[in-house]
Amino acid sequence: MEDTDRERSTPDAVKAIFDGLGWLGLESDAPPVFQFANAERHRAAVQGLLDRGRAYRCFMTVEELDAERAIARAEGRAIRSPWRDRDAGPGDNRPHVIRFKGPLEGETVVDDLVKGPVRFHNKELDDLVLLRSDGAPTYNLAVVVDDHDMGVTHVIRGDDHLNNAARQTLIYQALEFALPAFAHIPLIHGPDGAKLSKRHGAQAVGEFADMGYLPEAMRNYLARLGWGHGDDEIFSDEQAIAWFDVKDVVRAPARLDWAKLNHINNHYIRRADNERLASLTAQIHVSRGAMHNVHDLVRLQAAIPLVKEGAKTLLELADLTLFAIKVRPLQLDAKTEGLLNEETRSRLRRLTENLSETKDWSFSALEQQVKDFAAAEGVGLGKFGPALRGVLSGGSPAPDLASTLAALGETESLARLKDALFAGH
RNA sequence: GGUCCCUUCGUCUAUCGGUUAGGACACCAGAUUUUCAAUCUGGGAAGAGGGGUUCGACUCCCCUAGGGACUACCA
Repeated sequence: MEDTDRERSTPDAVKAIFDGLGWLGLESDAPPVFQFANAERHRAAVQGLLDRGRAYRCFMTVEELDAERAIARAEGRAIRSPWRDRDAGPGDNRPHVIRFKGPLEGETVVDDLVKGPVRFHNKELDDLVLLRSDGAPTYNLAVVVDDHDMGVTHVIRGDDHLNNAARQTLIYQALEFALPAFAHIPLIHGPDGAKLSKRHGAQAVGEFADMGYLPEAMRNYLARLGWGHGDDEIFSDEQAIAWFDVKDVVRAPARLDWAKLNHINNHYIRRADNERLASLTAQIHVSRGAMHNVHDLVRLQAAIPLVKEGAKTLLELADLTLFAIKVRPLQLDAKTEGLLNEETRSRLRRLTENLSETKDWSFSALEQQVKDFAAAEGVGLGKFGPALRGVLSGGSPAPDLASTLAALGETESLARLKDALFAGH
């Protein structure tokens, strides 16, 4: 894969790209800082072009260029420099750029692996700058020379480069380099159909991490965007690699759909290792100030398997596990306070006493015990369940009652109950 | 403006001339229900428009419309 931001990108931006790719699990062999592979090679290539009359020196000033551009655009044609056929003579050392001398007739065909053959009229292709007035090579020259020198056989990149492919093909031919295979894949658009900026794409990758998406979920979702393998929706990296063929890449740009991303992410959260989820979720709790000791994962880890089925992102997983990591005494929410009338209070006190004598604090035992208690009280679960949950969780969502008790553990559960039901009495 | 690309349910896609146009997400209804969810069952939903080619077109060709990219001494 080609990174085309090789010159303009700041070191920070480049680092962000690589951080993003690293998070995604898509490491690159390329060094994290781009430099022109070999400036001499670029200049030599241009000199060769100059010698063979396939490039020329252009002395147009910026003002002249702007004027010419305006005229060319008004006339609906590509820009042409008057220096194209005017030799300035070796003595002229005014600042100038080196432009490619493109053919005026015929057509250039880019045999794209995704789009098929794409034809361009040569007269529409302007004489692009090869070397700037300070001698620095431009992107279009640099990619051709670098890719050739590096033995690149396949150029797979975004659709936005399809036009460049024609210009680059011309340079390849003028340099007598073997043409690589081109494949231009569609861009990904935002949910509204507007484009998702390439420049900020890598930064966005980091944002997906912050939004609580798992890298393997992103990989699966992204792979499915603009490519399909029958009805397969969920697949492993290995399967994707085995199945992939550029020919199956869809031609049209796809829109990012958060709902589906969430669904895929939920799938991978369900399958993720609990310890890993606990550690990731703990980081979120800490960053929110809800947790101070990252290593105190016992209750968090107990809670995760109980709620992860309902979590679409790690952020949601944090919300769903908040009940487990709360620090006593819990602040009860208004709804719970409202539920705690005298009748309910005394009922929950009786339950607390029951639970205090329990020997078996396992889920199944607790489930039976809560059931038996309801029966003994002659009421349904609805009569005290919500209040019990509120007291145990402080109003945060929590799993079913027995699970919540089990996840909190005997000591914490009883302490929370006593805090709410016996304090001040 | 010019050049080029694209167009199947709301979204991602399957179909590679003959299908009741399939799946997934989302949505709607129902079931379940001690919170939030999850889960189960059922349902609605598409070939942009117009011309051709063909016995037959979502599939091939042309036009129109719409969307997008490019149009720098940026990449």
